Amino acid sequence: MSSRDTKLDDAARAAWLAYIGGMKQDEIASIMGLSRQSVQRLVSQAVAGGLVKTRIDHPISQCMDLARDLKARYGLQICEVVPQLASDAATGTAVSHATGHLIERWLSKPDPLILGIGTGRTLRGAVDHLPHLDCARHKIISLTGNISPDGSTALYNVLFTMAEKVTAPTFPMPVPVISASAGERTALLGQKTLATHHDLSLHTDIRFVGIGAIEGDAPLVLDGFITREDQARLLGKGAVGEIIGYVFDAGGQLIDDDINTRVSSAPLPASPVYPTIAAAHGHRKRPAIRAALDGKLINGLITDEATAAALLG
Amino acid sequence: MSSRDTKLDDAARAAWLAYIGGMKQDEIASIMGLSRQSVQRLVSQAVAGGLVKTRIDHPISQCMDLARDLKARYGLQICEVVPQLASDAATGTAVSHATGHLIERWLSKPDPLILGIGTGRTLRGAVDHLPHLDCARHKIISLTGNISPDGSTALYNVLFTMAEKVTAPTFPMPVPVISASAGERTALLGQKTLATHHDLSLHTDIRFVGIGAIEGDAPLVLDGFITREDQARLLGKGAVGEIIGYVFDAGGQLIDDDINTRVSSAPLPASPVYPTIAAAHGHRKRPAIRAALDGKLINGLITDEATAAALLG
DNA sequence: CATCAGTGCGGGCAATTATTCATTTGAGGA
DNA sequence: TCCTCAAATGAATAATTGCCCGCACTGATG
Repeated sequence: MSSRDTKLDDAARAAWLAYIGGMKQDEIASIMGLSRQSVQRLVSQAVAGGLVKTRIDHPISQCMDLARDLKARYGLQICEVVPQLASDAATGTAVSHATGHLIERWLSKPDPLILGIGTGRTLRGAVDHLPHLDCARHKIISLTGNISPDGSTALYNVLFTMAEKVTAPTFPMPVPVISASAGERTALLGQKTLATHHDLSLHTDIRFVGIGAIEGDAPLVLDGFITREDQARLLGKGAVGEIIGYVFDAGGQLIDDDINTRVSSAPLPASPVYPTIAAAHGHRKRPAIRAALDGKLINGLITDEATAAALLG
Repeated sequence: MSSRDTKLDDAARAAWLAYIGGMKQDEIASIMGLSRQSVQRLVSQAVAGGLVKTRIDHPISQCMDLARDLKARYGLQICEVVPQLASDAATGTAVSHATGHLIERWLSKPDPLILGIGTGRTLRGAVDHLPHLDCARHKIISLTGNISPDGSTALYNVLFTMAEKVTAPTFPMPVPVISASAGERTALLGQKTLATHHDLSLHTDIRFVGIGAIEGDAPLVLDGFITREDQARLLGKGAVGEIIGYVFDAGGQLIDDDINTRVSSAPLPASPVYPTIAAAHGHRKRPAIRAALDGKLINGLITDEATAAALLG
């Protein structure tokens, strides 16, 4: 029986008394005939030696494991994983809920912020969960245009919904989500009334965006921003996803296509310094999310358990 | 999603961050957007709700579980269970080791003690593990006679071995372990020189004893204290074990037999107030140990894992 | 509309645990 | 035998956690 063994035995014994027995180090010391300090050392050695295994017996636990791993794998600043619920819809609600919470937390900060907000059903749901807040110190800007091709207000532009909840100066982009041509886009964005918006968009402190798939019933198609022909062409060029209208391939690189020159959204830099948080879930969006992560278009993610697991797998 | 659910979720989340993430409550508070106190409450709720499971990944852990259960089951003051080792002999050594440690701990106490010591191979091994100690303040008395039937010193009387290690007044019983008759026993114990011993034996602060089986190669037979005929008779009366020579049945009651009136040992009361600690292990001794526990002849036990498990099973 | 029990919150303090540091101890080597 | 060095020890101190208490808010009730 080597001395190291007896040492480990004692460490395990002390740890048992401390964690399982729920005793104070003083008590353990008197039982084991040691000083309190020695007991402290033993317990800490047991912990350091990996003898003490703790786990949290709750579904959340696995989510947090996934979040931690995603953070490490993709160098994320922020990551939240919500538990898988019965239905896909319920899970989506949970993602929205979590996103709402996170937005609320940022809006609750005392220092003035410029918050950029994208589009999408998930974000819209998130904003629905917001309470009414007085945030006059912050500025909230839309990262996308808010005009549909038919001239109506874009359905899933979230800024207006947000303005109903949050008392803060808001800055929409009164231009088409996707202009008819690159030239028109340039002209529209040159409007004087958009100068402030442009300045603010370059200095966002935090951005919340959605991620859209390109294949199938892509939001861009459903909402009439691009045609099925556009979609087919983009898919042919390897497009897998889009964020605030910018279409990217599986590597997270923007596709070289007409669409990306006509999008009126704020610039979408890779590896932004400020948090750019995507809220997205669902089987169909996985390639898009993975691409956005790989291309470092986002550095924060709120998603569901299954998606998180898939992204790590 | 009920409020209790979100509460538990948050509790689990906080507990995860605290235990798995290894974060301080302050950090968790800032991450979750709560006060430190709230985090403390959440963590404590998670613990109270049984969400936090801790285990010690070391063989000792199971031993301590068994010791705890034995204590509860038999109302023991002291219980120690040592891990099962490769061989039975090694396990015996471990039991002796543990017993030695415990004796040492008692001898290290500053207040004067009267320590009673029994016999047996296990105890002998325990004393072998003792370091040299200066214990002039204590008194150590033998609980059994030290004379073999052939007039020699009884082999496994532990007192003399102990005296070599420990500087303390020792009080042997210079009488046969088992006298020829009840009358002889009375006469011998009436010797004036034994008066001090007798007084001390009534006021022991702590006793260490062995437990012997009666069937098979019982120590009493091996050492020549009783004959095979005695053994057969005792077995016929339901004897299962002995402590310092007193023979008892499966219920821990002393057998009504000649032998128990001829034993010169100190009295062996049931339910003693002072700790009476038995060191015993091995498959063959189990019925004896169980009986001693049931009859409350002992209130402390040092044994091995397998024996402990069997006693609980 | 006032009242009131119930609940949760955060401040402040007490208890507990972790860390640092000077000193001692003990093993091994000259 | 003495010396050296590393490990271990316990006192002092810092950091962290746990707990009590008053206060504010909420929702039910008269």
